[in-house]
Amino acid sequence: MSRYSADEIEAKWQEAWDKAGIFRATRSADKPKYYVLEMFPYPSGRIHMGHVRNYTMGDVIARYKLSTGHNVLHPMGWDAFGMPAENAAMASGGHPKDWTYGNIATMKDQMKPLGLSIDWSREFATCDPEYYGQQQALFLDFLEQDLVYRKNAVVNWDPVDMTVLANEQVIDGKGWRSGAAVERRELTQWFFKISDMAGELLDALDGLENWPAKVRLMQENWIGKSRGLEFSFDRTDGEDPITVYTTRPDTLLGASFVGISPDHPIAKALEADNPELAAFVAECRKGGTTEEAIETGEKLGYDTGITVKHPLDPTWELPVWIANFILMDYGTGAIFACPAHDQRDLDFCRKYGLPVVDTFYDIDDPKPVENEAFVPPKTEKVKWINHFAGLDEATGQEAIDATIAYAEENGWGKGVTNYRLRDWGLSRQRYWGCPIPVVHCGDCGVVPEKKENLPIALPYDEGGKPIDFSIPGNPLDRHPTWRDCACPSCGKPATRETDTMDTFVDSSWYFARFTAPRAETPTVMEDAAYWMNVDQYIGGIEHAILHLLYSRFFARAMHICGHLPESAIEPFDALFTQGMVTHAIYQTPGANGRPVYHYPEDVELKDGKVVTKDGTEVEVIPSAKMSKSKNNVVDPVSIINAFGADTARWFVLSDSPPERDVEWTAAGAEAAFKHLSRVYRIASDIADSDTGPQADDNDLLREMHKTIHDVTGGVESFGFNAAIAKLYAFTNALAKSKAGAVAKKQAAKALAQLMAPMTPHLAEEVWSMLGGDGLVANAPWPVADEKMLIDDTVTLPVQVNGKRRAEISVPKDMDKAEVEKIALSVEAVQRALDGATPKKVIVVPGRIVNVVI
RNA sequence: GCGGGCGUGAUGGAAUGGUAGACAUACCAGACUUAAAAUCUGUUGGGCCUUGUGCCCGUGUGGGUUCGAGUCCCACCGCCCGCACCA
Repeated sequence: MSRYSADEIEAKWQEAWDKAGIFRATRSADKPKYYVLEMFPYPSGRIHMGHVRNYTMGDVIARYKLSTGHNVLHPMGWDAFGMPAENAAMASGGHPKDWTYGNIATMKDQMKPLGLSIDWSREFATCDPEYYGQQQALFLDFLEQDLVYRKNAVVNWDPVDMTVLANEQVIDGKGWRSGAAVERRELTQWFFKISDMAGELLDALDGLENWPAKVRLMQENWIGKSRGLEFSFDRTDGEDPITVYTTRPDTLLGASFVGISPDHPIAKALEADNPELAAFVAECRKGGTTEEAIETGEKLGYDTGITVKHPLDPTWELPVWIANFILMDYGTGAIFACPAHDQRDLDFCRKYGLPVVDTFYDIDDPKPVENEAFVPPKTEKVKWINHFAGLDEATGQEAIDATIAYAEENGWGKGVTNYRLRDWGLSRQRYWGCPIPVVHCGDCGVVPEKKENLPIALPYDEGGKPIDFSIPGNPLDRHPTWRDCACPSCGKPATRETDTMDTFVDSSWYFARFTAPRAETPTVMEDAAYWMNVDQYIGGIEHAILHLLYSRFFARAMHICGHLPESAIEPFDALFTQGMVTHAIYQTPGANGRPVYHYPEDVELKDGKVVTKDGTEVEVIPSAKMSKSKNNVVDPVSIINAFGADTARWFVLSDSPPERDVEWTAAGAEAAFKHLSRVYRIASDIADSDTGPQADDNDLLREMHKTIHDVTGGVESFGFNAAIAKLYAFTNALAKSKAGAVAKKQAAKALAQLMAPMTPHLAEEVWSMLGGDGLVANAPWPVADEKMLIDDTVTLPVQVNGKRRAEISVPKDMDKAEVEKIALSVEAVQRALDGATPKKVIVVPGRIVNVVI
């Protein structure tokens, strides 16, 4: 008897699959299509366990669908543009292009041994000019359809390095390299008009039934539809009125002040001749651009000295303040503050000594607001103190509606639907991205490049020398010749746009490109119509909002430009978000108070304690995200070398539900390997022996059919860990079974088939060992015999007042009255009743009996 | 700060509102072995006693709905994800 040798088996079957070409996707009318896609990787340099988990899940689905008679498309590519390539060039020389393609080659070599059922003939990287040239064509089409425009927007500006910083390069308000305090600065940038589609993107969420509810909810909140009132405050100095937007117009009588954004035109106008105010606004512009930084930062205000009249009472004057928490991008950039019913406004008013006016009270506990704003749900009835629309007791929502109606009737305001969703700024002042294909001409202005000039390719050198990435700023901007071009419109000398596109653009249509990856146009209609939509999309929850929302926008925009059929405007039919792979961190206290991190292989278990080689006790932090800096990364390559790909695949599927994080443990990986070795051993024993005691055939086959049923259900519902638990149980049953050789062979073949999506190499080996026909990858998925799933008798727990007191065994379809009689006759039940008469007996057929006394 | 999620034995986890802890790890005990490894078998949520088809407690904490709650509702605590230039 031979031993399980993953090395030999895996190489052998990968070659067999290649030779048979079974993973190559081709259009055909005779089978239903199935498109399964995992979010493509960023080529960081090495694959990690998260990749293994993500792609194994997709592979399980792909292989399962292949064996249920589908024409499967399962492609792979590389999300290859982005900052790390430039950072690497900055840190250690070299070129982003070389670094990226080198990483892709390495990672592909690392992925291949996993035995994924990928159609590699469709592979591409987003930094291939063939890909980003088509992306430039899309941009030009979007421009023509008025889906892109230019406007000013703020960026993080490092005043020392004189460069734009990404949010992650701003640490505590300071530039990551220079350490200088970051400022917010305006630049003219390109925007996709995603906000025009806000309502549509919101409404269409309802149709995404196979998306996790939490993702739909997150998108809904992100789009942030609100109904509010837009109206103006007249200025007492007679200047133009200040228009505000509010979602709580019902609290207008609780107004304390009018607040404007530091970027509001009024603030900008005042800056010119008020140095103190200018200094305040400059202070407001310090720090990063993230919403988090703005929301958590100290709330600052400045009294402009301007006053306005309350729209309901011309004698009531309100001061106008500049406040740093008011965003110019949302609403009109101006608000009125009602401190009694908004905690942020209240804190602000207490800080600056502004009045607090109550407008409604809790019905049961009417009392004025002190230091805690009264903010009940809008659906809760409250007691109005004095409402201009004549309300006494009403919910917030009723009051809002009444107020809008009142304002519209009286002509001083109008109901407005607003969205929190902002337009998508796509300009990046960086080298390693897709160049934006427009030209700036002194005479013609901004001119789109001609499609025949695409791709506008990135330059590799500058003036014959390698580009120097150690200088801060955009190399395209300072390149000696790359900018120079002829105006596509008038032919005069002009300059290219030097901004490149946000990498989210690259990932917003790659799924469509996979349907025709070598085409001379972004997509080919017949291919897109055949393969789209993605039937199952799999990726991390961290992409719940931006990537997925941008992709939904892009699919719509591509449809408008004729690059996708209307049926593909929601590109992902089903979405699954998987958890991370985590690993314990082993740390000991270091000399400077900072922890010292130890590699898993450098610690050992001794007398129930984890210690380093020299015996120091180690603190174990479980379930931490794998991170190179914490030394808790497990390299899939070493796992594959030690145990084989099937073990790695089996483990990442087995130990946790797929949507949750899974903790990598060495013990778990070893256990997976042991189990696969056991399956191999059991199967080869069965293959070798064709005689043996004959009994219990039916028990084993019954078990087999139950396992087929449960595993099929598990695979279809992403219950991989539960499916694997059933496979463990079935393996145990098979090992102990006294059934005859024929039945055992049948059961072992079923086991091979059921394991095939998860451990495809071992499954092929077992299948062929047992004389299976052809490749197990091609074999039709087994179908459970319904008749074998039903037991004739069922065991019912009997509860007394919800506590389990006994168990009865009854025929599965015995009627309720009979079950009740038997349950009550059980001695343990009688003892629990202790003479009491049952008030009620609940019999749930096939489930439970509950006697209530 | 705002939005979303998660929390069950020593550990990973299972459980259409219906027997909490399936399956696995770890530990312990046994078989095989000169020994070890490998393999096989068995035990294991906590407590109590009268050792039973026994009783009590038990799914982050505190309340609630229900004949019945890990599951549904409310509040709190802790951790994780996202916050528009990380991918």
